[in-house]
Amino acid sequence: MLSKKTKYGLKALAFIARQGDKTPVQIATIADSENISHKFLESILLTLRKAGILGSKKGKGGGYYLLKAASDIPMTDVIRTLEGPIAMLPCVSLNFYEKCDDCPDEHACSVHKLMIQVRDSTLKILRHNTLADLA
Amino acid sequence: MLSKKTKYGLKALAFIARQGDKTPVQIATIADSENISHKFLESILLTLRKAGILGSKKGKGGGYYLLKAASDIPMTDVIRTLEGPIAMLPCVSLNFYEKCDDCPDEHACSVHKLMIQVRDSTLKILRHNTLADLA
DNA sequence: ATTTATCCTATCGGATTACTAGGTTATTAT
DNA sequence: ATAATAACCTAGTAATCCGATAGGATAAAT
Repeated sequence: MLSKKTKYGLKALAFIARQGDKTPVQIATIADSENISHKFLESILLTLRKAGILGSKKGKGGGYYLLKAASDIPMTDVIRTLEGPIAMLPCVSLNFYEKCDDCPDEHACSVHKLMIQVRDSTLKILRHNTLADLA
Repeated sequence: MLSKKTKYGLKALAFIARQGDKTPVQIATIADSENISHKFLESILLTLRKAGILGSKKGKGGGYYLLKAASDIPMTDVIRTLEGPIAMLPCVSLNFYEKCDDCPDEHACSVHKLMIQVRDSTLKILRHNTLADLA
């Protein structure tokens, strides 16, 4: 299950991408349109900015804007930034790998094999879909 | 991410399925072989029994056994029992559907559409794979 | 009657989640 | 300059969930 943080982040990015031009969109505008708590959204957009997905501008007329074309931002990037691993188990995660305490031999683990299948099919979709598809 | 409960449950079921015959397997045997806390595993197997996946027998020579052929137990059943929804968002879950507070129109939501794709590809794999494949 | 092994309820510390508070800094308009 | 605007940043917090444990009750075999 995705956290609300991730879900809100995706909706906010889609909102920004839908504006098309590079004029900054304010937190308040997105929060109002998408029914997201202003303060919570603030922290989410900050995370996306620090991850290099969004740029920002302070002061009047400020806000957030995309740093790249929407079609160059795959869903994998966004979800990994906000949610962390895409895989169902740490031991099959490409970007957040962790060994299982209980597994002596990973390759002998049948659950491992199944979760690799799930991971690959999910990755296929999330890599193929970009922010442009979302917007 | 799957909880340890689900992961342990899957490993335990695979262990039981691997025995082949219908002789009950004890918690202690599984816990030792798979490096799972005895008490924690106990509560997991209880859940699987109450869900109609496992049967049990008390007293000496007792333990847990499969109620159906391993090839008749799809991964979807097990994961839904232990983990709950398979979908990444409640609003795209088939068995645990919940409406989003923030979404006025579900069909207009772009995140929704993406998550349906992910759900379907995951379901395809988890429906096709049975406990027999895991074991 | 004793041993074995599941059944069941309750609890618990720690981590995570979804927010909220409140002040700081940078930019623009007057 | 000064005031207004809007992002920046750190901290905290209530509620929930997770992983695990405790300890007795029940049922079956010896």
